[in-house]
Amino acid sequence: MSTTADRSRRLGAKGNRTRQRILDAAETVFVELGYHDASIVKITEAAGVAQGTFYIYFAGKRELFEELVDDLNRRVRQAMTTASESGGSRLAAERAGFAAYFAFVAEHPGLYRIMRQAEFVAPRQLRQHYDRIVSGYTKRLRAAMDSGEIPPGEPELMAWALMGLGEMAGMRWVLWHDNEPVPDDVLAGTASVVARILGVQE
Amino acid sequence: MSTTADRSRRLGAKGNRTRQRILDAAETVFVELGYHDASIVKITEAAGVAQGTFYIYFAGKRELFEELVDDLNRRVRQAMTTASESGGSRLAAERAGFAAYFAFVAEHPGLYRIMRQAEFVAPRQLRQHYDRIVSGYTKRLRAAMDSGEIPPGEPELMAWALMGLGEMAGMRWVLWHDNEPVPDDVLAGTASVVARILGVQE
Amino acid sequence: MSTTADRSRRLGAKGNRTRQRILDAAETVFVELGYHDASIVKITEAAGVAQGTFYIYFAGKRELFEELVDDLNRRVRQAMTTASESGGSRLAAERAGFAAYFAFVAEHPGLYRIMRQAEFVAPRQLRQHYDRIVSGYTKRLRAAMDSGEIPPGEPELMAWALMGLGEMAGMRWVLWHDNEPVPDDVLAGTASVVARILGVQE
Amino acid sequence: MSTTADRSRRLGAKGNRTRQRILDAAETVFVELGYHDASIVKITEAAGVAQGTFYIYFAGKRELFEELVDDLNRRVRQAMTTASESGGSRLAAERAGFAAYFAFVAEHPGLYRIMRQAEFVAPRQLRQHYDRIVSGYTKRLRAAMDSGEIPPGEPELMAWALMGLGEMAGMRWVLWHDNEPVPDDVLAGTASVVARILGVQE
DNA sequence: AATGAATGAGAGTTCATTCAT
DNA sequence: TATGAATGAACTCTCATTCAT
Repeated sequence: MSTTADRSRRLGAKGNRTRQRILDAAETVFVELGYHDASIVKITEAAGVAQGTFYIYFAGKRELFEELVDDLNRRVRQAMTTASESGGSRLAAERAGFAAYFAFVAEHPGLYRIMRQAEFVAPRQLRQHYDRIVSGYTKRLRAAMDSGEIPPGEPELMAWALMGLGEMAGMRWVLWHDNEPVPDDVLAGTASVVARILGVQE
Repeated sequence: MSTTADRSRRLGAKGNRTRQRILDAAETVFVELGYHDASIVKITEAAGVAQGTFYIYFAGKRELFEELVDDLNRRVRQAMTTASESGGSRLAAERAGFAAYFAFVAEHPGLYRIMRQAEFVAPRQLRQHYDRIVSGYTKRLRAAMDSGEIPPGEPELMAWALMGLGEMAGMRWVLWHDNEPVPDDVLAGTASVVARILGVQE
Repeated sequence: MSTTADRSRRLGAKGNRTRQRILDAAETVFVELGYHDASIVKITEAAGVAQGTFYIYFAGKRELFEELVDDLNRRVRQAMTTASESGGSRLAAERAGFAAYFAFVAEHPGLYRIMRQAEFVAPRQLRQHYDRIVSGYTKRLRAAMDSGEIPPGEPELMAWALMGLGEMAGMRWVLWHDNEPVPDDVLAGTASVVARILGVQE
Repeated sequence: MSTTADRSRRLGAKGNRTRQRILDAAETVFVELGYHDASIVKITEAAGVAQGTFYIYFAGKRELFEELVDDLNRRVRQAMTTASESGGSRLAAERAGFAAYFAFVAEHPGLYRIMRQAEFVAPRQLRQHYDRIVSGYTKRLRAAMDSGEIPPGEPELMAWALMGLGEMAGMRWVLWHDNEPVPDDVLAGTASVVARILGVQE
């Protein structure tokens, strides 16, 4: 009963490659079929390795899933931070962050599907996912209030409102539309609502 | 391969009672364990009937789940409509609706858990759930714009923003807090963000 | 645990009608689905009665099936006897019997299907079915030999050969051809083989 | 949902041995109990493997059965061909074939029982079974007619008559007699009827 | 004479995981 | 490092049958 971390120590180059192959295959299969219908057989088949090989690199199905959730969280936050750090006003930055978020969702539509599964399968990781994104939002909003760039308000609730808007709009216009990018007018509408939540004029 | 509807026709009083017992037990078990870990055995045990009895009333596990999702949707919309029809300004009404929504979530915290499961298990019902709530919002927002009660805006995006705020705040303050009612200051904060989304002063 | 016979005593007119309705429905369902896929639910549904009603008239599924096999045997033998008693030479009579047999099979194609099922479900009845038909054949063949109408031979084996020819031709040209009547040239060919088995010139 | 063929590719020596063990056990159990009463539990118990092991090698119960039917067909045809190719007249060859057929049935009495089940379970395979044997007969009969060895006739119907005789005699004297070999006088009688069907003097 | 409700054993099948090689 | 083979518990669902009304 060793952990996934144990098993990943001291991997040679070949081992690392195999590990990554499994990880990639798993993302594909989880996204397509959901956590429960994604069997180890299917994942290892997709990765082109034997079933036994899986357990050399991962402690189990759940642990693999948890790692995947954490990965996604890291990637989405990086995309958003990069975009919103490009300078400009708080509003411009937040809008850029939103656009990056939508772009990320459009490119990795599985994000939602995977996150929704996490409710029961990896609740700790799910909570962390939201917590991290929201606390990033909150920190930036609070700073903008302090600097007078946006009017005072409830930064945490505003942050959750932004999070919720992203989730819903992503679901509505990306997931429900065969993963096409969000149309421009919706993007504009979203920007307008973001402005209202921030309490600034467009 | 008869449908659930087929099986529910011509039920006597006793049959209807049994059906309801199963339905209630199923809600409890689904909420606690999630769709996949909720087995028919556990559900029928909780209902106090034999396994075979289940299939007298339902076509299968999935169908039962779908019915449950539809049920929840009906109940939550009724709670919201009742609350927001109590008169007053659009903002007051919408706030009342939100309060009702939170109250409902606090009383039936399983709502979220069940809905999140639906992404893979009953996607049609899930979509309908959001669609119906959002189209209610949208209609009311549009009417309020027409009457000049709230400034013009993108009613549909505003509706999704409200939906997202409800989802996130419900998750954050109800689900993550052992289903306690939402604290007053959060309720106030929410109301403030709702006002901003509607574009009105508090 | 009373027998089917017990249950059929002292039936009123209404009861007899219900019994017959079930019997007819059962034949249809057995023929279509085979013994095992024909459930009591389907049979009673087809008969338009409740499940419980079935057990007023029959001791069980197997017993019902056995009765059906016996029924079929009675009917097919009656059809053959009637046809072959119409006078003429032994060959003419036997040919008439064959024609009657084919006609019966074409009209009741389920005969085969049901009989094949009987191998495991009602072996005694199946054996009786063949025994009775063959012993009829044998008796008539022996009489024809004694009277010098056909040359001497092994009556019992000839009888089984006739039986086998009927079975195979029925399967090949009736069952495998959507229950169309046997085409004339096949009928002629059969008659020719029958003549050979009997040892007479055509 | 992979096929049996899929699962049998790339089997090592050990795997092939296990597969054969299951196949053998299945034949025994099917023959004894019939298709429906032969459960996977009983088959795997008889084979001495776990239930899950079954599905490593076979796509399902039906597929296993179909393979068994095809196997039997192959074996019986090989036995017949070998025997009837030993030279001599057409009649002598056909008699040898019959003897081989009876011997095979006596040695593998399950043949019948399994074939009869196939009517509903694997109709395609059943039809192929008969078709192949009969078309072998037909071809040989036609050749014998062309060479003048046997008088002209309807080769296909004669073939079905031979098939039917084999089936019935096999059932009557092998199956109904605890699988004893066919007694000599019956064998002689059969040979006599075969001669008649072929249209030759004994 | 008839019914609707209930039963529970047993069916076929899947799957995460282990292990000898 | 990788594999193929094996496991067995758990799953959803079916069905002949019984029984109170």
